[in-house]
Amino acid sequence: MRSERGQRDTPRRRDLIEIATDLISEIGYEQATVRMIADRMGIKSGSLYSHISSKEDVLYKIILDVAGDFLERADRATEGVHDPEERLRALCRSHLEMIRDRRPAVRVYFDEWRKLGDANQAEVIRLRERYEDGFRLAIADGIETKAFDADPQLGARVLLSTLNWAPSWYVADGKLSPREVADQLLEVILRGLYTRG
Amino acid sequence: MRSERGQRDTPRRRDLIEIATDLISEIGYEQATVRMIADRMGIKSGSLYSHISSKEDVLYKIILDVAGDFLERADRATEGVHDPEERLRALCRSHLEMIRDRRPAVRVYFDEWRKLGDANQAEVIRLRERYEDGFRLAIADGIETKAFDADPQLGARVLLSTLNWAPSWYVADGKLSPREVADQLLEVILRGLYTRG
DNA sequence: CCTACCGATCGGTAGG
DNA sequence: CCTACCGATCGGTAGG
Repeated sequence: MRSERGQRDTPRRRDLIEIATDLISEIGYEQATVRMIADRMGIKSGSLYSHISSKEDVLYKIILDVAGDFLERADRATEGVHDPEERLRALCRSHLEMIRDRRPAVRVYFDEWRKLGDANQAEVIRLRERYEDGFRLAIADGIETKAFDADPQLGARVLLSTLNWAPSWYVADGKLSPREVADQLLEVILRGLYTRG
Repeated sequence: MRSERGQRDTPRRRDLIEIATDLISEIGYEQATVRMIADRMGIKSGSLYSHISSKEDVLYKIILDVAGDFLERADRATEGVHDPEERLRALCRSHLEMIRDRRPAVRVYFDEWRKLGDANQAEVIRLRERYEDGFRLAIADGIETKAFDADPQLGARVLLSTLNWAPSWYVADGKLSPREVADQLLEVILRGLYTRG
């Protein structure tokens, strides 16, 4: 039993999280050992534990933070936007902006959330459900007030699948902005949701 | 250096692969130890190595087999089908049938292919590219001969993302057959690809 | 933040 | 297919 500072948010702890995020996104959670993280920080592995309480705590912190950021940005992007189609557009843009801005953390989130313990995993799932509900609600809304015609579950499934898979195909290389990609994507998907003719 | 039978296809080796597939799909590749696999076979861990040459060989065998099955089934399903829309329909059905018939192996394929060594990984990527090209070609074909209007890359991206994400949402619970789900999915996506009106 | 270490467990091998 | 091990490495701790 040592100092309990492992839980507080210090600059050095933030360094650690950032370094761990990059490393885990590169080689995976199990392959990323505490010794490698310590090496990149220029300290010994035992010294890590004055900043963290366990390896899983690092993973949890990374994932919780990025899942929360997805939600916050989505809330901010849709604030005051009431048209369902415009809400979807804002949500898609925000999602792609997250991938552009925080790619390594987003990869860790999508690739490694299953490795969390049951309790932590449940909390992460809760956050993801809340996030995805924003999309589902906008689509359901569009079916009521606009000319959307598809099964709302099906439409949400197509859109969310494409976005969840986006880290595999969206490279923010400067050629296409999140805005442009989101608009192109929605052009196809929304057209599919509208009643024909 | 012992017997080289580890590479041949014996009934006992098939047992091993099947048991490993289930275990890895349940808890992940690193968490699935050779001792657990041996336990489920009712033998000691050292004895595994008369059937296999390494743990990665097991993973490679699983993934190569399922990736090949995706391709074979796709070829069979589209044999003699020339209409692009019908080809897409056949490909989607075939894909969902794979998930229904071989869910654990499919999960291992999608979740764990990154853990293969570079050479094995390259071979798997080659197979996946060939598989996805079938979809891309059908969509490009549809743009030439039918009324598809979208960017072919974008259309393929939406369709393939939805299918690649399908292990997360498609539960073959008997309520909806692969055929029905594929048709519903394509109704939305194809409508999105057609020129409006 | 370091030294020095722990118990556990890993994939894999030798020799039968 | 088993016994009996191996060297390596893991996450984590005690005590300073």
